[in-house]
Formats: sequence, C-alpha cells, structure tokens
Amino acid sequence: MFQLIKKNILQKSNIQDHEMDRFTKMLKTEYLNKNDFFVKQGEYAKKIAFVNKGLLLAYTLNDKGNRRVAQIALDGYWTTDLFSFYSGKPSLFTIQAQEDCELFVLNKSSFNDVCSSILGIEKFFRLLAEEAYVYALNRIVNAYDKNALERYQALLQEQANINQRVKQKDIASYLGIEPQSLSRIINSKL
Amino acid sequence: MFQLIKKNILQKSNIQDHEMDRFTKMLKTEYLNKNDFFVKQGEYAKKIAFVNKGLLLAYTLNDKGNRRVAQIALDGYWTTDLFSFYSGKPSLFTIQAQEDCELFVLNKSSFNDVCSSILGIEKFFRLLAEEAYVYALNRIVNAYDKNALERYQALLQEQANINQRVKQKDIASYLGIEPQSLSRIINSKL
DNA sequence: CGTCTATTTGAATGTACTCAAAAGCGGTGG
DNA sequence: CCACCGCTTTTGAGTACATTCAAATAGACG
Repeated sequence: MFQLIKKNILQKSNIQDHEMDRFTKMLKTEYLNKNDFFVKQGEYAKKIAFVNKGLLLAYTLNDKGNRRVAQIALDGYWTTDLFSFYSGKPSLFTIQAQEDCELFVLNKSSFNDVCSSILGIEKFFRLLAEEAYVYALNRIVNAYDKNALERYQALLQEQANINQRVKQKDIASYLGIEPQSLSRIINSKL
Repeated sequence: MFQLIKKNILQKSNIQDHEMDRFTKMLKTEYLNKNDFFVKQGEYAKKIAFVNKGLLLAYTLNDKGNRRVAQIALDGYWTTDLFSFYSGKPSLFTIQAQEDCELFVLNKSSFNDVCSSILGIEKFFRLLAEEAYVYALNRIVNAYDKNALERYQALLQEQANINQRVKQKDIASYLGIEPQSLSRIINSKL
C-alpha cells in the first residue's frame, strides 16, 4: 500500500523502519473523483497530500478569468497550497483532481507532529522544498529565455507521457501560452 | 554582530539561546569585494551564505551569452546555488557581489551538522525553502500573466529602493525583459 | 580627462495574443 | 444506438508587446 511514498521518502532521507511505520500510521487515505477539489482559491489549505494515484492541477484565475496552471501533480508528487498551508492565509491556488485520485493526507497538526517527532521527516520535507525551489527557479529562467516550442519540448523530455494525461489547453497554460498557440506549435513542427 | 541573522531565524523557528550560540559559533565571516564571485556557473557550490551586508546577484548565461538574473540577494537574504550545494553537481548559476559584502557562511558539512544537531535549525531551513518556493511559484505565474510594466511595479512595491542599489539592466534581466524595454517603460510612464 | 559601460531613443521585426469560427471529440439522454 | 450538446482543438487574419539592430547620450571609474 505505501510502497510509492516510502520509496519517495527514502530517496531523500534515511528513515528507520519503525519510524516509517509511525509515519505511515499518521496518513489518512482520501479518494477524490475527477473534478473534485482538494482546495479552492481563497479558502484554507488545511492538508498536504501525497498523490499515490491520479493527477491534480494547481491553478489560479488571472485577471481575465482564465486558469493559469502553476503545478501538475502526478503519482508520486506532493501537493497543497503551500502558502496557505503554512501561513494560515487564504489559498492562492485551486487544486483540482483531473482523474480519480488516491491521496495520502496529513493535516496541519499531524504534519507538524511528524516533522518534529520523527527523525528524518523534517529533513525529508526540507529537501523536498529545496528541490521544488530549484525546479521553480529554473522554470522562471526558462520562461524568460526559452520560447514556447522550447518549453514544450523540455516538458515532454521530462514527462514524456504528460500529453496523454493532461489536456492540451492545460499544458499550454502550464507553459504560459494560449491553447491556440500550443496547437499551432504542435501542428507546425512537421 | 549577529542581530540580523538571529532575527531572521527567530522569525521562523523558536531556537533556545544556547542553541543559537552554538549555531552562530559555526558561522564563518567572509568579505567579498564588489564584483567578486561567491560561486561560478559550472563550478561547485560548497557553501551557503547569509548576507549580513551587501548585495549579490545570481545569474546564468543564456544561449545568446547574456545574463539572466534569477535572484537578487540583499541584506538579510540567504544565497547559494542550491542545486549544486545539495546535489554536488556543477552550479547552474553564478553568484557575484554587486557591492562589498559581509557574509556569514556555512560549508556543507557545517550545514549538515547544524541541521541535524540543533533543534529548530533544520525546521528553519525547511520553512526558508518553502517560503522561497512559494515566492518562486508566484514569480512564474506573474511572468506569464503580467506584462513588463506590471512586473516592474510589483517589484518596486516589494523592494522600494531596489532601483537605487541594482543597475537598471540587472533589474530588467530579473524581470525577464531587455534593458531597452525597461528604459522605455520607465520613461514613458509620465 | 578618457575610456568603458549603462541608459536612452528610433525604426523595423517577430513571437505569441486576440478575435473569430470551424472541426473534432466525448459524454449524456432520448 | 444515435443525436445532440458542450468542451477541446484547429485554423485564419489582424494586432500588440517586447525584441532586435543601431546609434546617440549619459554616467561611472580609473
């Protein structure tokens, strides 16, 4: 049941078996149906989720009322509105299931508990956040220095099968372009 | 001597006085002259620095050989090439002093030591990374949904005096535009 | 003072956007 | 089971914001 999350954690931090067991006992399994919300923009993110199976998108509504996809969370990813989760302020993003999902969830107090009481878990989440930051910083640089085609190709390189699971318009949004533009890019490459 | 860094840490994590003393004893003070390098792209980031005084820029060279400024580190900021520091691989960014700097520095083993041995320091760095990630994610969304003028205004809002310390061309680079464009933006607002 | 770099200004260009509409696809109900 | 409806993707034409190339001016540093 917990193979994926255990593997995920052990990649970054050495956790003893008995500590890992204590950790997994704190997890609550939650199921979301396609289009269900994990958190809505403006509400409060009280939980953090490991995606054991499924797919969620984190997006904001921009000035024109369109989605801007900030994050694509596939199996093996952690997701929440981190700003809200950790500041207690309203969420900046809506996080919505794009497929039926199986999540392992920690609420805020469980999260704080496991961080402070289980040796190695706080370190795991530090490394997770650092890695996410490194990745985000590179997205910023690419947003400015790469054109839409290059960004699309780079994404396919990382996540070869993403266009089989994520709608083209959502990939476009994630890449910072309009769906029409991505369509043109894809159909003019020949 | 350590007021600024103590304040910085206590904002995120409760650290006992004696632990804080142990922590500050691990710090090495380093001075950089203007234009000195903290780390160069392609080399190895072996240290992480708290900027007690001064200003550094982190940038990469893009395909055309131009700087792309990814990060502006003023007094009170932490900086390093986090990717290199934590993976041991070559740096993606060059970090260079733009003013004479006073830094408090930890090498990798000191950093790992203080994280694992001082209660609250690992938590501090987790929260620091999480906050940086949240900030970066918002920069991505703004890169895509705001135009150059809006991004410039938002930056001035956050860091009102940044244009007195950072060259216009470096601000332009940080905002993802060419120096000519920022010049036009500034001089056509009237 | 002279040189090098930064900033400003001009004109032409290009990438992606906007508005618009057609075609394709998928789910739902008659 | 097929017809319909809504949403996604494609395609076209005109537009806009920022870029590129170019050159002049201003400013900083030795």
